Amino acid sequence: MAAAGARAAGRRSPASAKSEQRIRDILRVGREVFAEKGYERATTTEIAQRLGISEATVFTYFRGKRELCVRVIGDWYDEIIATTEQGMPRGQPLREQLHYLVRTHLRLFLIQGTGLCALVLSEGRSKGQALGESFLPLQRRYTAPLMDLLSRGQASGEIRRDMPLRLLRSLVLGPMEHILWEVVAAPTSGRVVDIDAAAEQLVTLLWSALQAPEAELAALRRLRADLSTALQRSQAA
Amino acid sequence: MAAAGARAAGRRSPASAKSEQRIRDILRVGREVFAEKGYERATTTEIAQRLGISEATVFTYFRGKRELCVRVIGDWYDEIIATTEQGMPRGQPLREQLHYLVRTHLRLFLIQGTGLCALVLSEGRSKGQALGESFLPLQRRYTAPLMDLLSRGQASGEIRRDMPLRLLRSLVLGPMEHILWEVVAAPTSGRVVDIDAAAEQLVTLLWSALQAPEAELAALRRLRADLSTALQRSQAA
Amino acid sequence: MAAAGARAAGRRSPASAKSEQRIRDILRVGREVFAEKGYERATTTEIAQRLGISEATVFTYFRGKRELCVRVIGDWYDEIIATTEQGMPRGQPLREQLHYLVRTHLRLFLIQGTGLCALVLSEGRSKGQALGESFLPLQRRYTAPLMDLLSRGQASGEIRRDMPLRLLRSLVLGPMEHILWEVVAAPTSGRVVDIDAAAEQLVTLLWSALQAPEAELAALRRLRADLSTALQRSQAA
Amino acid sequence: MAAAGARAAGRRSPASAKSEQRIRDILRVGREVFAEKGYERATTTEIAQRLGISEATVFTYFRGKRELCVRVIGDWYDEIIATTEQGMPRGQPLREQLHYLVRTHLRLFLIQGTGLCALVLSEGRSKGQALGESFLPLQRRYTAPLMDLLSRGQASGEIRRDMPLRLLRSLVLGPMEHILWEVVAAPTSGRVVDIDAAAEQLVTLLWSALQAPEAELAALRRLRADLSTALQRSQAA
DNA sequence: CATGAATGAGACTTCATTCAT
DNA sequence: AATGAATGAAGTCTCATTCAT
Repeated sequence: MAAAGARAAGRRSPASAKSEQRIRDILRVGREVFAEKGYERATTTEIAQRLGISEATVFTYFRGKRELCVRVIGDWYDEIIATTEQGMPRGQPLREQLHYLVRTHLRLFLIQGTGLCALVLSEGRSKGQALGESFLPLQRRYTAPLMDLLSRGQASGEIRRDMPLRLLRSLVLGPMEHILWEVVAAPTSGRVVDIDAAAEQLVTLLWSALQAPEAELAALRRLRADLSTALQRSQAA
Repeated sequence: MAAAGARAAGRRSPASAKSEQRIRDILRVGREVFAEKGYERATTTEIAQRLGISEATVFTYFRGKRELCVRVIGDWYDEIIATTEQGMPRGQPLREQLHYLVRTHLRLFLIQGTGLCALVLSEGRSKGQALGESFLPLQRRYTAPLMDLLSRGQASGEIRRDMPLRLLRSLVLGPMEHILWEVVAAPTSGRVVDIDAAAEQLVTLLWSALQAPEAELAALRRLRADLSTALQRSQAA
Repeated sequence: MAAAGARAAGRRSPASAKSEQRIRDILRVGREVFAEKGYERATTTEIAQRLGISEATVFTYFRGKRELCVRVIGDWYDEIIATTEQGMPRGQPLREQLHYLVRTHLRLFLIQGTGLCALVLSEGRSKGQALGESFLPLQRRYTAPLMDLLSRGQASGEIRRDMPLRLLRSLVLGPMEHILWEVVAAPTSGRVVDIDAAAEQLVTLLWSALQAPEAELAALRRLRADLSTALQRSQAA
Repeated sequence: MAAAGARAAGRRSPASAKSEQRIRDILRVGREVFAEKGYERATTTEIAQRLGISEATVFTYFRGKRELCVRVIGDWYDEIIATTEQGMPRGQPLREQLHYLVRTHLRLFLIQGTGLCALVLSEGRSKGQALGESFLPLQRRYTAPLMDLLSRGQASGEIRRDMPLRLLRSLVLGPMEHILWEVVAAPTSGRVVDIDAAAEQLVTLLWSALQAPEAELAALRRLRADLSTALQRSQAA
């Protein structure tokens, strides 16, 4: 979304109403096609055909297939980031914030982003050549709310400090992506997944892992240990 | 490896030693190329060139690019499955078995599978046409040890029963894949990840989440209560 | 410039001041672009962009790319012809007039015409279709001063009569073009050519070739003979 | 010619008889088309069509249009250089050697090279992008015999030493190219040029310009000058 | 008049695949 | 069995040019 018009291609950029509509159309259909087919199997021909326009028109608004795809992914990131940041329940307890993040992401991805998620994951690596590393900043902004949440949790003692942030992030994002893959890849997805329930359950699991080993638990363990020692001493006597 | 030969292309029959060697060569190099480039960007030309053979020869042994790729992925699955099942420390505690699985997978993927992992993940979908759904059985066999472990844990009460197995599986596999993507995608992130340390930490986190949540805590509380009662009785006497 | 307006595109009639300015702008920038890129690699898009106008506007004033290019070349010829004819030192000795022609052409070409020179030379042929043979008359007018000079020289006996005019013309124009190519093609050949010096030297060479071969020599020999006779007579006295 | 097969493109280069024939065919037709149309207007499609083969076949043997064109030009240079060097009448007087060079070049160019000459001249400049500077070495070898001749002439005193070699080279090559252009460009070249006669005449002209100002002529000029001085003194007295 | 918008035509190039030898 | 050779099909991209507003 964001700087959509500004990054537009080619000749001029008065960004008239018509031209903006075209750009939006192409981005919309481009998103569909890229999501369905992946970068390589998507063709500019198909994008044009679905819109009922000439292929040349696509190239009037975007310098090339790659740029179009970059825009598609960029816009998608922008949307997710904006939506996420906007609804974040900052006042509420940390666990609730985590719940919000997990639920929101699962929903956003499943609504339309599922193919795009794949797109980013498979083409984002690249190094090969396609789709340069232009997404690193976006990726960072995208994970920022989660990273921030984890940091604050560590600072307040609610989240364990004995693990690197990166690992905690993988612990949260990994299962989410995995769940999404299952949903997408499942050819006989007879049963439609209940996203909200899954989010609920996942957060419960994650929170167990993230929490600082609790004070009470620690105290009780010490008690048991002491007791055990005392018993042994007593028996030895 | 394992069942590699068994599923061999059923074209010619004699399966001479020479033939088999050729097939193995093509599969080996095919794996390299597919792993490096992904399905679409890999070319039969390159595979032939790296082997110093004619492109046509590749087609003598494999019906086409797709079939070759399917075989490459299949063999890779076979290898991983075999290796994993073979080393599984069945006698040891559940946590140790989980540790083994996590460590083994991270290692196997990082050694050579990182590109193949991407290959499977990104091409595995594609209801379009490429790389059909022939991998579902493999995928099932591949996650079988983990699923089995989780089942046993639930049966023994060591692992919480209030979560569906699928979710627990995602909880374990998701972070592993996420960590691998980070490693692969990282623009030569100076610091090389210490796989074994990461496995260790990840298992610690996972185990917190997997354990039956209140079991230990409840046991300890009962202990404290009993103790308290005993004390009071003793003092009353 | 000169007859530029006269041959203007005969589309609209009023030829308002504004119109004429537009036409001149497009011709000016068109000349730049064609000179820099050659006919094929020049694009109407670039011409429009450099002027900050719409591509369509170019087509409002010129029937197409080809016509524009023809006009550009035509105007350039007009300029050169006008400039050349205007400064011609008609009163002075023939050799001086030749010097003027050589010097003037080298200068004109190098100032801006170098690319145009190439343009004419390479596109001038192309019986194919681009840039028709409309330039023959111009070409003739362009070489007219030189041809005239050579004719007069032959008439007066200063220039040898035993060679066809065409050949003499090639003898003069050829080296000039060759020198220009060297300058243009030179991969930024450190040393900038001193045009005036080159003209000087070239004329010296050319004049040796153009002069009636034995004229001077014969004259001098007769002088020596006369002198010798006179001396002998004087001594005899 | 020369290293034809070696520089070939793409996959392998066993240089079988068939493959070599194909390469030669493509080069032959490519030369035709490039010569007729110039680099930009020539199309790989047309080259393939004239040969009755698929366009893809062209790309089997040459990496691309550019490479093909480079090879075409390179081979042409090779031919000219070889032919020229081979027939050079080294034992004979300098003037005869010059005559040979002029005659040979005019002939070679007119036989088939005329379009290629244009090709080299127009695309050789480039800097723009097409057809890199790969021809500088060839260009040097191509003018080497002439440069050598001029050097030897200067050393022996037969050719004037008061002019830079570059200029002398332009004096020789320039008219030749100009004559060729005339022949090629002339749309109504009713009269076919008599190459041998033209060469004869051109050499006569050039030789007058190149020769060192002759000893006798110099002496006579000094005499005339002395005389003139003496006369003036005598009259002043 | 000026232009924004659209496009038809065609260029170069890639690649999996076939087939005769 | 191996391969040299050839190619159909498709893809991305460029550009001069048209036309309604």
